[in-house]
Amino acid sequence: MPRTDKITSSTRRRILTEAALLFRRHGYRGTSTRQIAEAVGVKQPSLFHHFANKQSILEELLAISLDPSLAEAREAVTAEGPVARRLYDYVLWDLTTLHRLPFALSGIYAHDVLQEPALAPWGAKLEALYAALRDLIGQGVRSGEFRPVAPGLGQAMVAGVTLSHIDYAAGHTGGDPDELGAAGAAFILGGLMRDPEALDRLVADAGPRAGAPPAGAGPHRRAGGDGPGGASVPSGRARSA
Amino acid sequence: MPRTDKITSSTRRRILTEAALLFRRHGYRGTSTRQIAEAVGVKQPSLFHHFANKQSILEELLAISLDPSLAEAREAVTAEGPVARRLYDYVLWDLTTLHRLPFALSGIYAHDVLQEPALAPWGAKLEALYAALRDLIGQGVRSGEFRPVAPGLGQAMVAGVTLSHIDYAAGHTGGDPDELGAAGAAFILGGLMRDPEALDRLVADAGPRAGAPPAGAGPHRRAGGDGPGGASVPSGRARSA
DNA sequence: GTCTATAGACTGATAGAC
DNA sequence: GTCTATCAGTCTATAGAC
Repeated sequence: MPRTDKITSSTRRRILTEAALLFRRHGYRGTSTRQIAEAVGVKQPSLFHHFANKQSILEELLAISLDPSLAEAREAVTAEGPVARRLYDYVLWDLTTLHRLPFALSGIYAHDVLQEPALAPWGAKLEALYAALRDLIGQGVRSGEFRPVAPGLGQAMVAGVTLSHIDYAAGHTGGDPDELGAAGAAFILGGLMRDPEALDRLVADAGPRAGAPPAGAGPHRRAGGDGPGGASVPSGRARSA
Repeated sequence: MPRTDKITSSTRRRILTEAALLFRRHGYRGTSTRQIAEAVGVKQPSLFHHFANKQSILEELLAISLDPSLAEAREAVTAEGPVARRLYDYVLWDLTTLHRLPFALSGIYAHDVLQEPALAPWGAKLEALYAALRDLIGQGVRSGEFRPVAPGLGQAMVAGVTLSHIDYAAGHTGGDPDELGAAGAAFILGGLMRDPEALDRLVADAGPRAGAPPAGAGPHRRAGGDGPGGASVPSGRARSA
């Protein structure tokens, strides 16, 4: 079954793009269907030929971004290896992927929107993603890799950083997804991990950065030598397991 | 001129409390004045005896939380000492203070709400707070205390963690403000700092603020990156654009 | 200080011509 | 697939009695 119908209509695609931008700027509830229609260049009732209702626009944007993240997070919970490694890989993958999406998503993850009863299934999916993060953080605290922190608080902070990234991306086009993702992953793991040198090793193994031959498990931090600008990571990696 | 009128009426206070809770749950725009009135136990038009309009309720909540934070952040920018110390102290103070406030504030810092033209002055204040954070982060990157990161991205992540805290607090009453604040400050500085041992020292010295360091505490390098030179760490790897 | 009643504007969505 | 016209519901805020 071809699942390409979603993108057949160019108008449909434009609705998604413009709606995402408006949701970011004015919020989901603060954006009227008339505003969306005007941005697309049609009259308001024409929207309802492409989407059943306003909520369907939001739901399609949610499906694009949330479903893959949830699957990846769940995989990280049960995968093998140190939890710091698994969480780092997940966050790096998640942020890099989000930074590559062609939609401004920061308006659709507002806490209040996903709590609307009509969006309960999506709220449940986000809650499942958060539960996976709490699980990972709890693992790390128990194993001693992470500093002690309430898993719920750690999860909230990780989610906060993720949301800050999708908002930052929408306001700063042209950034390198790999670089942004690496910065976010380093921030989060640095915030959680007890041993910072172990973080350096995580980063070093994540992908060869230009001009910085890894000094192995060196005694001191590898004075990171990413050259000006260009440091790009081949996007092949990222998936654990 | 007594300025105590703000709290004289118990009803006025209850409006603030209930409105904050509803703003968190349904968002500012998703909360109707009828809902607020019902939560308070009066009819909708009675609200307008205590507040000129719905927006005034939001503005009073903003004033309570945003004004002090902005003042403190600006002070941190120009204060003396290592920037890691100043940022740590600011974040610790900010989070602890926010956790002590008797209002659920996470609904009023949604990006879209503060972008409303009618709230432009408050949007400008928040932007000024963010500018101070960018300044601090830039200082830390240049001095070598922080890992290289685009100041705008670092600021976004710090703000994201802060927002996650006020949301966490609203959902988990009874937590110790000092403990939560310390966890958040450690997370943020751990995410930013290059040398984790220096973070341990920050946390250990957290109590006395600016000027009364315990005498025998730090035999290690104490005056590291302070001063205009920023001579502490090799200053290579400037970040591109 | 709270109430009833209501104004005035905007909302999402539908009907039906082309 | 887009349009015009329009409905029915909801919103904030005001007027004025008590």
